[in-house]
Amino acid sequence: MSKIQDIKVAVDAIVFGYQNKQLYTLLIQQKYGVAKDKWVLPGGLVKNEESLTNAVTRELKEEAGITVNYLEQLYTFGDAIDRDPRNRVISVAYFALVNPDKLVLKADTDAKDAAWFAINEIPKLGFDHNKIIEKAISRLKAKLHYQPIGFDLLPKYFPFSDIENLYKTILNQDIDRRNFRKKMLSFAILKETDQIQKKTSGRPAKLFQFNHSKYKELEEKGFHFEIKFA
Amino acid sequence: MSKIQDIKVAVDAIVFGYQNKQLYTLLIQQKYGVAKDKWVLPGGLVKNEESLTNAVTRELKEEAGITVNYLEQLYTFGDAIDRDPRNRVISVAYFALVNPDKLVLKADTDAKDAAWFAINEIPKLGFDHNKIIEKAISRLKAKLHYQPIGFDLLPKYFPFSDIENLYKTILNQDIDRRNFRKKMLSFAILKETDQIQKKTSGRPAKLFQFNHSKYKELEEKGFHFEIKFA
DNA sequence: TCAAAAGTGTTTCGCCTACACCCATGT
DNA sequence: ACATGGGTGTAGGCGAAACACTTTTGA
Repeated sequence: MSKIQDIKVAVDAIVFGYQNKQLYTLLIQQKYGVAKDKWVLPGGLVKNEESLTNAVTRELKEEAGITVNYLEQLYTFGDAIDRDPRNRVISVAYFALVNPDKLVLKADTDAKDAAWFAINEIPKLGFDHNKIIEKAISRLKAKLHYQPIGFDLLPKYFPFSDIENLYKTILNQDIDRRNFRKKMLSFAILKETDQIQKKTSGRPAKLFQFNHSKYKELEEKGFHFEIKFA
Repeated sequence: MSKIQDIKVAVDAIVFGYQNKQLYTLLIQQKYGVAKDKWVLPGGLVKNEESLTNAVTRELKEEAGITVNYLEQLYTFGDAIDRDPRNRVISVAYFALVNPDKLVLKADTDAKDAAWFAINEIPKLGFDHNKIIEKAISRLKAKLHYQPIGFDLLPKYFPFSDIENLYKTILNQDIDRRNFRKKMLSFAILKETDQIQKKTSGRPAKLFQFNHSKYKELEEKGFHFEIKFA
């Protein structure tokens, strides 16, 4: 005789941020429960009358006071029956990006329980969350090649070197500066502004802006963004 | 005061089969419930102590007596709260492939409630299942380009023209025969057998076999399957 | 001998790659 | 004047694209 279904549905979010040649992800310190004092991904149970997407955005708001720039479903974790030692819980994981002005390192914020961790300094997390982050990172790396998603990690106006460094950092490989710039600009999805960023040293840089509507337009015409390296 | 969570978790499977230059998908005729007499994807509620993957394979066995060749998670549908008019149900959809000997058209089988539908003759299904199939088809099309997944839709031994026609059919575009063959064989993931298939007309063809272990091996060395067309 | 599908090479073209020097600014 | 990062062009190689005739069999 099979018992009535008793499975909980949760959502979790992997939020990436980029700043100063570093990739970060947002973690929350558990205050109660089995994983007390452990760091975990932001997330929680879905409410009865709430869509999955709404559940994620709500949790991000509640737990970290943050609104994201890009959100997509990553994967649903539900094969390990004992992911959560209390109940059977399946978790629908989401993948999100924010730009740097939302990324405020812990020292600078009031939130005692939310913090940004550099991607190579992530501690051992509660549940199977380290595995989820692994998957999110591969997704991010893969997507950089075939979707202009890197711009969602940058501020509205940015010097060209920012996007170049972002690719270098996240993919962890060298890139030929000239070829990269040539290729990226050839897509015509960046708008050159007449603004200039003065740095503390070196030649000032023109600022660029990602042209969303142009990208949408090209996409409808069958254009596929794709960028590769030697 | 929020009520305790009451959301059901289901799995659904989109199973593709290929035969005679046609792509098929497996559907089930509902016998009870709100979608009575409507065709739907095979699937059902997950049991308490059962992994998601096991739930899918179990349902496929029970409802269609079939074992698949390839299975991967597709997407979790849970944004439309009223997908199912009775309860809040979220469905984890899986994407599966079978080879032609598992594909037995309805006329030839006893199963009165399971049938293969040609992909362009799919009726209006229950729930949001037409949308799920849409997503599965785009996934299939995309994957053909960067994963040697087409072979899971073919029998163990096949003439080269089979894989060529499969690509033509599913992607719905013309392919240069010579270039396609050259490219595909250059990967060295096909083993030429000494068998020959006699057709009713035309020159007999050598049979090939997909070399799984060779592919695995190459993959580990950093090889990426990729095939594109003009 | 005809119909039907299998099998096979070469040339052209465009894109990716490799590569190094000058420019504009602050100190 | 020097240090720092920004900005730029070209030649060569390689893989993708275009393209049509011959072969083997059954009828």
